[in-house]
Amino acid sequence: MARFIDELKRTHGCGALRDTNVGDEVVLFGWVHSRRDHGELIFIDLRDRDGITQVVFDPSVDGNPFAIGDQARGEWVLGIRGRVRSRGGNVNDKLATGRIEVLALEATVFNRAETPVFSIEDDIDTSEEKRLEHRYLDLRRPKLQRSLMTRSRIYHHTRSHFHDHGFVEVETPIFVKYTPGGARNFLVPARLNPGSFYALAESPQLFKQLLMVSGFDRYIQIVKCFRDEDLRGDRQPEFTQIDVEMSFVCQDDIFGIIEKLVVRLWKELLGVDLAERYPGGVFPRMQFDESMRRFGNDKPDMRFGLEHVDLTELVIEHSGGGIAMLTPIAEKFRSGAYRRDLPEEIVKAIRIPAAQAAGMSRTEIDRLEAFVKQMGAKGLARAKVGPESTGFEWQQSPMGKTATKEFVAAANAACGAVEGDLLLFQFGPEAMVHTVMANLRLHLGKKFGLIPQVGARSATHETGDWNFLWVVEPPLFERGDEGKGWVAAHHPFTRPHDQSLGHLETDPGKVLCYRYDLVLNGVELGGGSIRLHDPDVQKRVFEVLGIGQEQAQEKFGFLLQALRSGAPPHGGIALGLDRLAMLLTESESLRDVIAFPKTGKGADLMTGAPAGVTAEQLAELKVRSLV
RNA sequence: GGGGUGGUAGUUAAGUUGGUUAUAACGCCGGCCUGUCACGCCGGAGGCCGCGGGUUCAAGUCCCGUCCACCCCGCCA
Repeated sequence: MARFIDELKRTHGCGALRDTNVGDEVVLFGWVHSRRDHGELIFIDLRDRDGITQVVFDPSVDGNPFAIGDQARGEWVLGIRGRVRSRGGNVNDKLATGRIEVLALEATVFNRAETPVFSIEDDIDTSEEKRLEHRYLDLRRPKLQRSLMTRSRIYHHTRSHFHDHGFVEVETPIFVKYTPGGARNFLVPARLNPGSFYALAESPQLFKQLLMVSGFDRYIQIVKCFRDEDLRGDRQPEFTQIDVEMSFVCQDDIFGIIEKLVVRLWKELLGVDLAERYPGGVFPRMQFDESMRRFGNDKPDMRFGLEHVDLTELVIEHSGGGIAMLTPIAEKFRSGAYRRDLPEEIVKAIRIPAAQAAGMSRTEIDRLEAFVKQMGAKGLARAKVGPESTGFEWQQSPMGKTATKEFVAAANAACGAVEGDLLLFQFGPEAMVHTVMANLRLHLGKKFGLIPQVGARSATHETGDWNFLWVVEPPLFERGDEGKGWVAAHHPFTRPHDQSLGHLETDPGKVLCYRYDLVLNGVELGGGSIRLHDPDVQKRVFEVLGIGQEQAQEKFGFLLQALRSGAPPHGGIALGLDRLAMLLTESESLRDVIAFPKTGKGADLMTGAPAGVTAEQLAELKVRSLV
């Protein structure tokens, strides 16, 4: 073995050799991907992160390497010295190296391998559980290797981009003081201070603002963040953000630097010129309000239609349109119990065009109803639009029996409905209707094949299916639990719009702010805000939130003091690097772009974390377990 | 916290109204094979049917509980 490695150095990766190398003597190191034994001739596909090369073992050339080829099994680690030769007519078009092969002249076994629990190939159909238990094997798969290498290039281009633009990279603490509000923190007992705890930072938010106060002007950090919340396919308890903050900037300045980063990443990693679709590399913007109205959420996937139609005004106008379930809602608006500019309950519809509606059975629509009930819907009202001769009446619909002709006509017009179309309705509390209808729209989009599937990359690039959008100007405040009081929709240091300042005391729900989210194909890539650096306005915001001077001091004292010590106007943004990597590699899950991810319960199936600790360890920390 | 789907050889799956020896493919082991590349041919081994309880003459199958994974709501930027 010493001869390999010490004397025989690797000359090529397993994906490197071509026609032009024929005749060269090479040294390859790699894993046995597959082995084909013809008795007096053995082929081994040798694999490393670079690719696959066919190695031939021929006893008539040399019996020693042949003996190794004969013993070798899947995933053994081999070293090969050999000569590149042409395959002649036996070309394999599936391999980049398929025109050549390496005739083994000398070979060594670095390591034998137990039979792997699953085969190391792309598109293997192995449960995620097994893959996570044997992650080191899973990570040998070419797709995951490519994804992690792409991720590495994201780090590189991101750092390079920001350094080119004069940003300073600063590390901020991971162990921080717990601050209430926002995401739940992980806690770490402080042994040197019994009874006290650190929190793991959910983001470097406060520190990056302090860095602006210190005069660093332009800050960048690629940073791990920690949130102890329930997980999803696109959420991990520890995740990575590209964290940015800038001084003396407005919203457009932030957008500009991020757009340039994104354009660069797409160019460098995918060879896609986003400027072709977005002239000047400027992404479109949409008001938060419009996004909610048309799509029901703040991260619209605009690659397909099926937009929402808000029928609330029509329902009010027609006093419920003769439909029993809608009449009480209309009445509440009429009586003034509900506000029309900030409605408590709304009525929305989605129109399914006749072409798709024709293929939907009663059972299928019932399944849709079950789907929306999972999300808090009481049911799923529906109506099939009849022929023109009937005045496009609503058929196969309980509502159709009592609805007034005028209301049906007006609703059809609003939806653009014609004969054969299917209308699906949802009404009730605004948040529920939005959630239900947003998810229903996505569900239908997938069902009807309107959303390009992952993996159809080459096709979608040409048709421009990288759909970027800035969602801007959301409200600063949301109603608190059970509609009582107001809470900050983002965080309380977001700057309100100047035009909104007048509403601050009188009508907080109407205050908009300089907050923004970058959305790509229905995925929230990141978000940020222009911060509030004016102590007077800050005080008024706290008052709306019911936070008194003392309380503010207690919670955010050091930041408030810093903001009074010469704070420049500033703002920033954080992009989810994992999600970015997921989209750039067209992976289906965040877990596929994180080397060692955790399950939905936050477990690492390979190491067994989290795990219990001894009573002694707890005692040293002065912590007692209740379990 | 709530809802859904799933758990059967190493892996992926099938398994009928509950019935005798639990199937298949791939992988693995042995043998044969000089142009394969999803190599081929012959033979073989391999199972706490997630775990615990119950019903029954009899449970992979029915019932209850529980654990794990994935998806969705709540939660979370």
